[in-house]
Formats: sequence, C-alpha cells, structure tokens
Amino acid sequence: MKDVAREAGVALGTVSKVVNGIPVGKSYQRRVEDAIEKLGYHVNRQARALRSSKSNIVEVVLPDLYNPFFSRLADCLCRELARRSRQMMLFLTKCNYALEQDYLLMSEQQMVSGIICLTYNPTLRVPRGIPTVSIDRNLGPGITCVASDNYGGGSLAAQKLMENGCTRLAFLRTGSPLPNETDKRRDGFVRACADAGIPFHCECVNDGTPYSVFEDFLRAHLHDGRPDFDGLFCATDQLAHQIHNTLSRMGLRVPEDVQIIGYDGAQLFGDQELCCSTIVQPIEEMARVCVDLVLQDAPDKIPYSIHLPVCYAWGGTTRR
Amino acid sequence: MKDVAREAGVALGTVSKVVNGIPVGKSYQRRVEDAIEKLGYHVNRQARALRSSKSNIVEVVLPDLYNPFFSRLADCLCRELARRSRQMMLFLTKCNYALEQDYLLMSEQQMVSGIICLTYNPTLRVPRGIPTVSIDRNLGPGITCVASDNYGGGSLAAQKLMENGCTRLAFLRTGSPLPNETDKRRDGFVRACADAGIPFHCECVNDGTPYSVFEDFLRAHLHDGRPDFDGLFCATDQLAHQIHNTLSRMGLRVPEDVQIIGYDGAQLFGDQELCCSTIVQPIEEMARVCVDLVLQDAPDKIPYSIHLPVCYAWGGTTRR
DNA sequence: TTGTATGCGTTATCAT
DNA sequence: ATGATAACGCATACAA
Repeated sequence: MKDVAREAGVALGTVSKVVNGIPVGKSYQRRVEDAIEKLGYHVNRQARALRSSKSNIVEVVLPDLYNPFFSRLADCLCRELARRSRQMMLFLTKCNYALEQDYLLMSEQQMVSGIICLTYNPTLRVPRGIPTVSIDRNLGPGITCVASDNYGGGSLAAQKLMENGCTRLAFLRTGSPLPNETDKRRDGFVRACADAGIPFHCECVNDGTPYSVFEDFLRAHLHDGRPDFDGLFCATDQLAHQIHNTLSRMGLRVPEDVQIIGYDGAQLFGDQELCCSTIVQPIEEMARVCVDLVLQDAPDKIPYSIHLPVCYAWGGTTRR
Repeated sequence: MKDVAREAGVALGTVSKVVNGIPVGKSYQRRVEDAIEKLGYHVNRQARALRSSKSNIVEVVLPDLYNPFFSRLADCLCRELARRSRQMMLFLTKCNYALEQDYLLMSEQQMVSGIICLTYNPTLRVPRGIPTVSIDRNLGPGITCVASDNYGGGSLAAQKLMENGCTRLAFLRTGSPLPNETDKRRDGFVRACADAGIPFHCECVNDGTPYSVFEDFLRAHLHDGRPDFDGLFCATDQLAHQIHNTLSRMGLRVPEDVQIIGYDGAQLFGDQELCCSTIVQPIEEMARVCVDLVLQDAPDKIPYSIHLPVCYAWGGTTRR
C-alpha cells in the first residue's frame, strides 16, 4: 500500500479510500488505480481484520460431510456466504463434545464475524459477543435456533401414511439422547396418530446403538411373514434407507407390504432422485436464514427460534 | 497481551515466548500462565498472521459438496488439516471458471499457507509463492497433481468385467472436455480391452450434455430386448447409478443381463454401502497426501504428480 | 535470561 | 479533499 502511495504520489490515506470505495478526487482516483494495477496490489485481509477487529470469516461447525443432509447444508451455507462476500471456515466434529467446544472457542482467536453450528454438546459454552446461530438445537437465550418444522413434518408423515391406507404405524429413530429440535418429529407423529385414533409404536434408541436393534425389532414384529406394522416413519432418510434394505432382506415388499417415510430429503447425487419417500427440509432456505441472522447486526430483534416449513415428497417407498 | 504482561509483571516479549512455547524462567512461566488464565487471554491469529505474513489457513477449492466424492474429499481434507492444526477455508465453484480464478486469487489477500484445488479452468492462473496442490488435473510445473491411479483403475475395471464373463464392453463417460487425469480411466480401459482382444466401444460426452444421450445410446444398442453390451464401465459412480436405473427401466436386469462398474467408491450415507460395483479411490489417503504436500516447505523436491492405488469393490452391479 | 523497540498493512483521527 | 500519524496485537532482533 505504501508502494502504491509512492507510485501514485499520494498519501496512504488516499489509497485506503480508493480501495474502500470512498470518494476521492477524480485525478487521484485514476493515479491510484493505475498504480494498483501496475504493482498488482491487493489488500491484506489480516491487516484489515486486525485493524477493524473483524474478519469476513464465518465459522461453520458440523458433525461431518458424509451425511447428505450435512453436506448439502455445508454446500448451501458456503454459497450463501460467498454471495455475501464472506468466507466459510469449516470445522467437523464427528459429534465429539470436546472438539465442538474447541472449535467454538477458536472463533475468539480468529475474529470471526459469526458462527453457525450444529452441535450436541449439552454443556457447550458459546463465546459471547459473536453472533451465533444454532441449527436444530436450542443453545439458550440470545442464540437463535434454526430448524425445519419438525413437529409439522412428523405430523405430515403420519398423515401421508394414513392417507395411503396404513393402519398400524411405527416411528423409528436413532439420535442424540439430548433434547433437541428433532425430537419434535416424534411429537408431531404421535399427535397426528392420536388425533386419528390410530395405534402406533415408537422405537427410539440413542446414537451409537448398533443398527441391529432395528433388525431385531422388525423381526420381533413379524408373524407368519406378516408384519405388525404397515407404515413406518423414520427420523432420517438414512435410517429409512437402512430399514428399507432390511425389510427387503426379510422378504417384505416396499411399498406393497410396508410403506416408509423418511426425513431430510437427501438427494443421492445432488440430482432429483430421493432414496425414499420423505419429509423434505428446505435446506437452501435454512442456509439463507442462518446466514441472514448471523450477518445482521441488530441484536435488538434476533428471534429465539425459526422453524421453516417442510413438504412431503414421494420417493418410491410409499404408494402413489 | 499487554494486559497479561502487566498482570504478570513481565515484558511483552516474555508473554510472547510463553505463548509460543519458548523457554523462559520457571517463575516467569508460572506468573504469565496464571495471568493468561486469569484474564482469559487468547492469541489474536490475525495479528500473528500479519506479523509473520503467514496464517494457518489452507484454502480448499472444490466444485460442490453434492457429489459424494467431493464431500467425502472435503471431509477428509478438513480432518487432516485439523490434525495438523490448520483451518480449512472452503470455496465452491460449481466449475465456474471465473469463480475458480477469483477464489485462487483471493488466497493472495488472505495470506493462506496453501491451496488445495480441484478445478477445470483451462487458463487458470495460480498465485506464485503459495504451495499449491491440484487434484485430478495438471496445472503445470511446480504444482503437484494428486490423483488416484486412473489408468490402472480403468484397466482393472475392464479386467473385472472380463473375469465376470463379459465379452462386449463399453465405456461411458460424461466429463470435462479439457484434458485431465480422469481421461486415463478410458485409456486404461481401452488398453486392457485391446490387450485381451475384446471388442469395446467408448461413448464420451462433455459435461452439460443432457443425460438423455446415454438413454438414446442404450436404446440404440438394444435389439429384440437384447443389449449389444454385457459389460459397462462408467467413469463415475453417479453415472453408473443413472445407467443402472435406465437399464432397469428398459427391462434389463443388472447384473444378469448387463454388468456395471463405476469409479469413485462413493458410499451412500457414509457407511459401507456402495451404490454400484466400483473402482474405489483411496480418498482418505489422497487427502493426507494433499495436506502433506501443501504443508511441506521443501520446494526443492515436490513431485510432479502422485498417483495412488485403487481397488475394486463389489457393489451389486456385477456378478460375484 | 529478560526487557525494549520496531514493523507487519490497515484504517481512522486528526490537521492542513 | 488530502496528507501525516497513531494504533490494532504480535514476533523478533537487539540491547541490557
């Protein structure tokens, strides 16, 4: 910058103004721009961040990128941030509590301008003073929680199964034992079943439990080749997919004998194909909202939580 | 830091040394550490980067996170970088040449300590002086290209199909028209077929071509319900998966009538399940090598390119 | 072994 | 409107 100033025969402050789009004299403008071009100058973001004690970096903390929901979310977040001239610094935790905490605290060293996280640590300490948005989990006051309408989605799943003729429903889930937004998928499901007076069953286990418990469950509810349930709502597409495979191996036909609805709307290769009939989360919009919230600096009116609408999509595991 | 120095009754330099693990007097060490603890001090990475003109940030440029290969790669890169106490700044290009260029140039503003990129821009200008590793494409001298053994993989695919009794093979591909490492999948396939004296056909189209050309192709090679080809090697798992669906819709059975082998080893939900029989890329190791190369600062002996071994995995679309 | 002082590239606050 | 200058937080060369 000093070189540019010398080359253009102006002062540092003038160069800074030109770089930042602050109006300067016509001739100065030209001279500075020429010098910048000639010297191939480009701003040093570290220096700028140091000076203004704020970078354009947004920290994103996710469990992994294996799960299509997470990778899709990361993809949308990255694009949305880029659209706003922000950079995404990504951290993956594999749900390790200590890592989640480490990465959140790292933001204090990095002068990040915001944090978007999806965590499970029950005692997570969130840095104060950094705009933070949490996905699918309430992290306490001042930190907005963004989620899809899990309750409505669970309810919708039950309705769709019933519309398709199911009369004996079950909800299957493997997930975090800690209270979080996704619990509402069950609540909505249960409510819809109860309202309709339809019998239902819930089989919920903690993350880490071997998948075989679901195989055992399904086998235990199979009598003379006929299943006790004709409609299954799985808390995630991944589980729905596994259940589908298991049922096939057991000789049951999907959707003829058993219908399955998942949750997420994960697309196999980013194209339109779903791996199961499912409740689709509006991932793109969730990302947009997260970025909006984390970048807005009006701390007076940040909402406590935001629930975005979901929709049902057919994906082969229900009757049309 | 100034506060810490005052609190501990020492000079700034001493605090700096403690923070950076440079030996200082026993009592000083204690006093500084206590002060750090008491004040909740943490280094300012921007300032450190400014001063040392080097951050711990590594820039990663990928097309997207939809494709399981990319998301898996990003996942592995992120973890590997974290293991080395580096942060990953992720940029997604959707193969947009201008974006690819923008993001590469941004590294000059960011003082990143390295770049790992997977790009297609044929005239890409790479910042000089920043250690750079390219995946699946040669970017010129001084920039190492990391790839799986595409030639060997193509060859292996042909061999496996032949071992499984295929006698009429075809290679299908949609990809960048620019020369890149993945072209060798075809070369290896062609060579293996030629060596075995087996007839084969190659159907290659450029990215962006509608998928329907493959449907047309398959239909054109179907006579009286019998296909001209009994073994297909697809350049990616994604394509293999699509082809599989198309064949099913055409009433052909996989693998009974036609066997398919893909390339990548994409796992559906991060678990072990493959969506097709495939040539598996060692993604984890590729990520490790990329990070190794980009962090090593021995510019004297950076290899021109590195090809990592692949293996065949059964995934349901070939006979056992 | 510890303290002091300087500069990294910016931006903002002054005078001019 | 422009120029000079200080300060952001840290690391290091050098002096003590």
